[in-house]
Amino acid sequence: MTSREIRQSFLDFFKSKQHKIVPSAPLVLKNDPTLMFTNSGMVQFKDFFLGNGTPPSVRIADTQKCLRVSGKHNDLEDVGFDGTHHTMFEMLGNWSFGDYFKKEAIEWSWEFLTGTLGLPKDRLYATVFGGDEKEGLASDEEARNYWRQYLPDNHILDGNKKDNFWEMGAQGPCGPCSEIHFDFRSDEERAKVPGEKLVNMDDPSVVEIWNNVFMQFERKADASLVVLPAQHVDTGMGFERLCMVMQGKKYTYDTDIFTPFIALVEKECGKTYTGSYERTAKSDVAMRVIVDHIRAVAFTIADGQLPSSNGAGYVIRRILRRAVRYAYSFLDVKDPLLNKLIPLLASEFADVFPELKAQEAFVQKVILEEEKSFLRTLENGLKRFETLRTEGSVIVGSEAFELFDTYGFPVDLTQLIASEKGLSVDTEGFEKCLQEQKQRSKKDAEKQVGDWIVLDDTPGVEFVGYDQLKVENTKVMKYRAVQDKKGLQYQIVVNRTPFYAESGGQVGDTGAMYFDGEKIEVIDTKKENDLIIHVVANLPENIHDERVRCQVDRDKRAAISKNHTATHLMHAALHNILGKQATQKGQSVDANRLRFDFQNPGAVSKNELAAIELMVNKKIRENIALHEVRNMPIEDARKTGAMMLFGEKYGETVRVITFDKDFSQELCGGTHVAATGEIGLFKIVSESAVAAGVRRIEAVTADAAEAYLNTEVAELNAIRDIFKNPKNTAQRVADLQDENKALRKQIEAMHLEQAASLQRSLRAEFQVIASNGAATEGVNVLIKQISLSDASAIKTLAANLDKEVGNAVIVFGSVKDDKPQLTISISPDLAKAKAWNAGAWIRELAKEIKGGGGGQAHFATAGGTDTEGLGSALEKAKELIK
RNA sequence: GGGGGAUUAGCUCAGUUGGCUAGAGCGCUAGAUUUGCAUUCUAGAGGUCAAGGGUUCGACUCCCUUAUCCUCCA
Repeated sequence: MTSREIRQSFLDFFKSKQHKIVPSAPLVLKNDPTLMFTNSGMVQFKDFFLGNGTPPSVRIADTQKCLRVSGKHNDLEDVGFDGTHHTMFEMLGNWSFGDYFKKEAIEWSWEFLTGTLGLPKDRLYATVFGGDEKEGLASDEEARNYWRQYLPDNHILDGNKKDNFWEMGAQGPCGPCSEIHFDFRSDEERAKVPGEKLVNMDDPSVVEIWNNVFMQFERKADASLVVLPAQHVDTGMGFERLCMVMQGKKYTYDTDIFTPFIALVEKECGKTYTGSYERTAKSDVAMRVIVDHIRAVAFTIADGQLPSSNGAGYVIRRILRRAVRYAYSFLDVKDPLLNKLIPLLASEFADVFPELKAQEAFVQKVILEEEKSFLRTLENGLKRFETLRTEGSVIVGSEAFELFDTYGFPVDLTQLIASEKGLSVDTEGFEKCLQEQKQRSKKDAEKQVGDWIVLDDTPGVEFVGYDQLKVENTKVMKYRAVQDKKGLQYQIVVNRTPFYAESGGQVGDTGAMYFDGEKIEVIDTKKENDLIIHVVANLPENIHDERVRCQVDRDKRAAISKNHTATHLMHAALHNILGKQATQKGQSVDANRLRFDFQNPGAVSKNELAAIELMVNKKIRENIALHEVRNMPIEDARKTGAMMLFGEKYGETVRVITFDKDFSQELCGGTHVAATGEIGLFKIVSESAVAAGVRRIEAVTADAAEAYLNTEVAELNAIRDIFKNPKNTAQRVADLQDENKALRKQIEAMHLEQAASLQRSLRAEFQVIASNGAATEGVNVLIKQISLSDASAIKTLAANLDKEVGNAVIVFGSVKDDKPQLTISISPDLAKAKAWNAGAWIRELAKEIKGGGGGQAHFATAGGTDTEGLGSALEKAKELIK
C-alpha cells in the first residue's frame, strides 16, 4: 500500500464508525502559553477535555501535523542519526468525547490493523497499565480483558506508570493507556528471542505504533485523582512508522513518504544515498536531515509562521539552518538547495494539507531568502575564523563562542574546520559561555504563576463585549497571582465579561471592575486557550462579591474598533489594487494605530499606496453599516467567499464581518464600528518590508490621523515661513542645499589659495642650521606663527613646503576659534634618519599652551587652551631643534 | 524579553593606545591605447563616517540615548 492509501484507509475506517473527519489544526499555536507548536493529535481538542468547550461531534478522527522541536518533546538533534525520529510527523488519531470507551477503542484498533491493513496477528503486542501502588491505582484489567479476545496472554504485557499512564500536564485529565507494538524481525530472529522481551526496550525492530489513552481521571492541584464523570478516548498513531511497518521497511526514510525527496536531493548534489546509519556516513545523515527538516519548515511557513529571531519563528529558523549546515558541510552544497524541494512537497501533500500547494511560490521564496542569508552568515564566519585566538593548537572556548553567539557561526562547523587545520576547540570553555548566556536569559524570563484559586468551577465564560461595554452582576470564578520581573500581578476570570481579550492581533481591553464600590483597574485582558483573563495590579477587599460591575474603557475601545474596521477595509483595498496574492500575514491593532503585514512580491509603489488610501477613505465616506453574523456554519461562510486564512483554526461556526458584501467580508473575532463613517479618516503612515515577500503597512485613523496630518502640515508651514512662502518649497530647499555645498567648496578653495600665497612668502624664511652641532647640521628649519586657521590648509601648506624645500623641520603656531594649535612636520627621510619624532616633540610643546597632542613621527598636531603660550611654545621649539 | 555585534563612497569592505588631508577593490564619468570586443592605462566625480547628545585642546575612534540590521539565548 502507498502511504497515501494507508492514510486514506484510516480516515475511511473511522468514518465508517460514525467519526467526523476534521482537518489538521495549524502547527503553530496562538493562545497557549504552555505550548509553542502542536506536538500531538489531541492538542486541538484540549479545551474539550478541559471542559472549556464542546466538540462538534462525540466521535472525531483526523491526521494531524505535529512538530517536536521544543520543550518537553524535542527530537531535533536526533533527527538524521536514526531511522525513526522526525521533526514534523503526522499523527493519525480517533477520539471519543464521553462516547465509546475501552471496548470499542481496542476492538477498532484490532479491526483496522489486522483487518483493513492485514498486519499479521502474531507480530502484534499490546501493553496495558499494570497499576501503581503509590497512586493507589489497580492494573487496567478492563483493557486486558478486551485484549484477551484477540491476543494470547504472552502478547499482553503490563506497563509501568511512566509508559502506560498518560497525563496532559501537572493537572487535568489523565488515565491509563494501552500501546500496540509491532515486531518486524525475521522469523529466525523471532524464534531466538520472543518479541515480548523486546517491547519498550528501545529495539528498533519492535516498535510502538499506536497508543490508546483512556481518560478516566482528573489530576487535582493537590495531586489527588478524581474519577471523571465523562470518560474519553484519545489515540495517536505515528503515520510514518505505520507506513514503515506496512511497506516492510526498517526505517521511515525508506518509505515512499521520503524516497522521492532523497532521490531529488541525490540529483541536486550529485551524491548517492547508501542508507547507512553509521555516524561516519555523513552524507546519508545530511540527506535525512534535509528531507526531514524541509517538511517542518515548509508547513510551518504555510501555517503563517515566518522565520524570525524570536519565539516560534526562531525555532523554524534554527531547523532550516541545521539543514543548510548539513548540506553545506557534508554534501558540499554551497548554494541554496532546500527551496528546490518545495514544488515536490507541495504536490505530494496537495490532497492532505493543501495549504502548501496554495502558497507554493511564496513558501519557496521565503526559504530561498533564508538560505541565502544563512549562507552569507557562513561566509562571514569563515572569514572571521582566521582571527580566532588560539592557545597552542586549541582554539579558545570564548572565541569560538563569540563566533557562534555574535556572528551565528555554528560551533560544529568551527570544530570541523579546526580539525582540518590540525586544531581543536576548547569545548568546555565554549559550553561554559553558553551556560552563562542561558542563565542570563532564564533569569530575565523568570515568572512564577500561582495556582488558580477557584471560587466557582462551573464551566464556561460568557463574552458579551460585542454588544455591551458594561456588565453588572458578574462574579469571580477563579484568580491567581503572577510574579515576574516587572512585579506582582493578579489574573481574574469572571463568569461574564465585556472585556475583549487580546487575540487576532487586536489588543486586549482595559478598564475597571468595581467590587462593593471598590475600583480595581484592569490593565490588560489576555486569552489562554478559550479562557478570558483580566490582569489587575491589586486584588479587591471583597473578591467574593457576586455583583461585580465591569466597565471597559469606552474611548480606547472605540479607537481600537475604528482601527480594526479600517484594517478590514484596507485588506479589501489591497486585494482590489495589488491583487489576490496580497493576503494577510499578520496584523496588530491597538488604540493608536493599525499594522498590517501581507504577502506581496515587491514594495508597494507610492501610486498604489495613494490608490489604497483613496479607496479606503471612499468606503469610509459611504458610511457602510456593519453586517455581523455571529454563528455562520463554516461551510456557508466558505460559499459566500469570505476571506479565510491559512494557519488559522476555525470552529464549526464562525463570525463573519461584512462591510458591503461586494467589498469586505472576513471571518473575524474582533470588535468593529457600527458604520464605516465613524472612522472619519484613514492615513497610511509607512510601508516597509518584514521578510522576503512580506510587506508591512502602518496607518492611523480618526483623531490620530487628524493629529498626524496636522503635525505634518504644521511642519511644512514652518518651513514655508522660513522661505517666505515660495512656490515650490522642496525645490527651494534643494537649491539651498546646492548653494551651501558650493559655498563650502569656495571656502575650501580660498583656504588653499591663502596657503599657496603663504607658501611663496614662507619659502624664503627657512633657516639652515649651520655647524652648531652634529645632529641638526644642514637641516632647513622654519618656526613661525601663521595666520591660517583651517587645519587641513595648514597641513597642505606644511606638506607642500616640505616637498619644495626638503630635509626640513617645520613648526607652525596658529589660532582657531580662540584656541591655539601647533603643527610639526619633519621630512619623512629626515625623521627616519635622525630618529626624530614629531609626536614626542609636540607633546612637549603642547604643555606651553595647556593642551596635548600627538601624531606620527613625521607629522603631528596639538591643540590647547592658552593662546598666550603660543610664543613660548615656538621659543621652546627653537631650543629643541638647536 | 535578555546578551553580543554592526552601521564609513552607488556596492563589498579597510581604518592598531583619540591627532595621517578618511582609504582599497568593484562600479560610474571623461580621456588615451586597442579598435571587433574584452583588456590595459590616466584623470576625475562621489562621504553631514546611521542620528542626537556628552567627554576632550581635538572624536570615524571613548561614553550615553535613539533608529535600523545581523546574531545567540529564553
